[in-house]
Amino acid sequence: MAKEKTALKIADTPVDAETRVHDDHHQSLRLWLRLLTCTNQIEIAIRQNLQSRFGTTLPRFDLMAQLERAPEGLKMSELSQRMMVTGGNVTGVTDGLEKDGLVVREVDSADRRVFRVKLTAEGGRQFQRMAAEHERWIIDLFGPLGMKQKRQLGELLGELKTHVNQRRNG
Amino acid sequence: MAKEKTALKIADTPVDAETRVHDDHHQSLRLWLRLLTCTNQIEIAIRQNLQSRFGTTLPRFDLMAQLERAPEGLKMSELSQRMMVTGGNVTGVTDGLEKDGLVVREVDSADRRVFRVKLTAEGGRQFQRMAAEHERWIIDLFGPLGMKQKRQLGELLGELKTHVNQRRNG
DNA sequence: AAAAGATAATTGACACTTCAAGTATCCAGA
DNA sequence: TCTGGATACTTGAAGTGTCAATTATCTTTT
Repeated sequence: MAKEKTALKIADTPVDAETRVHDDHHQSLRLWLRLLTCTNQIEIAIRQNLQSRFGTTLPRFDLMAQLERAPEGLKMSELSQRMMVTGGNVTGVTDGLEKDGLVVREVDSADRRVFRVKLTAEGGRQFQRMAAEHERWIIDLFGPLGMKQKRQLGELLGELKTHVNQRRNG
Repeated sequence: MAKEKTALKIADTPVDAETRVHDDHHQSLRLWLRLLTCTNQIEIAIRQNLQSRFGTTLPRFDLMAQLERAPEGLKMSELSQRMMVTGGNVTGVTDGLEKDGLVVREVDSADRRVFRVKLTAEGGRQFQRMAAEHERWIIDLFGPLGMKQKRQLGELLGELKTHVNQRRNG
C-alpha cells in the first residue's frame, strides 16, 4: 500500500488519488495475470494427466462428468448450459464419445427434436476410474494450501465471481 | 470444518481421518471449480470486449502485448515461451497479424533461421488504444474487491502457483 | 387445421491449440 | 571442409471453441 512510504509521521498528505489509482491499476492487472496463470497451470496439468493416463481430453471428461450425475440422461441443450459451451460444440464432443461407445443418444419419445444423452455401462465404468484419479490430482495440487487458506481463497473467489456476474449480466 | 458437527462437548472422538479427508476432497474440488469458473467468466468478458470493440481476439492481443514491451522485436520462439503456447500456434497468429499489417517478420541478419517479429507503427497505435480499454475492463472487474482483499487474493494465488509449479516441475 | 413463430439440434466456416513431422540453417568435430 | 547433431520455424492433422445458417419439430394463433 502507499502507506508504507510514509512510515514517518508526516501528516497524512494525500499520498493521493492519482498514485493510488495508478497502483490499483497495476494491482488489478497483476492479480488478473496471476489468476490466469494459476488456472492455466492447473488446467494444463489435468489435461496432461487425462491424456497420458486415459488417452482422453478435458471436454470429454467434463461431458461424461455431467452425465454421471444424471442417470436419466441430458438433452444436448442441457449439456451445453452445464458445460458453458455452445451447442455446436457439444455436438462434436458427443459424436466422438458416441463413436467410442461411451455415450448414447436416445430419442425422446415425447419430443422428437431432443436427444437424451446417456453414459453407457462402459462409459460409466471408465468415468469412475478417471474420476477417482482426477480427484487425487486436484487434492495433490491444492492440498499444500491448508484448510484455512482454502476456505479463505474460496470466499475471495466467491466474491469475485459475484462481482463479475453482476458486471456481465446487470 | 468437521469440528462444527461436534459443538457439544463430546470427547474429541476422532471426528476422524476419513471424514476429514472426505471433506477435504470436496473442498479442494469445489475450490478448483470456483477458480476455473472465475477465470473463465473474466476471460469470456475480455474476449467479448476485444471482439465487439476492436474486432480482435485474446491471442492476437496477447501477442501484441508481448511485442509492445520489446521494441527490438522478439523471435518466434521467444513469443512462444512468453505466451506459453507452442511454436506452431505462434506461426498462425503471427500470420494473421502480419496479413493485417499490425506486425512484421524481419529476418535476423546474424542467423537466418530467426525472425524478429515487431509491431508496425499501425500495430503500435492500435495496441495503445486496446491496452487502455483493456486495463479499464480489468479494473472494473476486480475493482469492487477492495485493496486488502486483492492483496490477500494475490498472496494466496502466489502460494498456489508455487505449489503447482513444484508439483509439475519437481 | 394452416400459418407463423419458437425451440432443438446439426452443419459449415473460421480461429486457436497441440503434436509430430518436415525444412532450413547453424555449429562443432573429424 | 563436410558431416552430424542441434536449433528455428512451418506445416498438416485432429480436437476444441465460436457464430450464423439450416433443418426438423413443436406450439400458438387465428
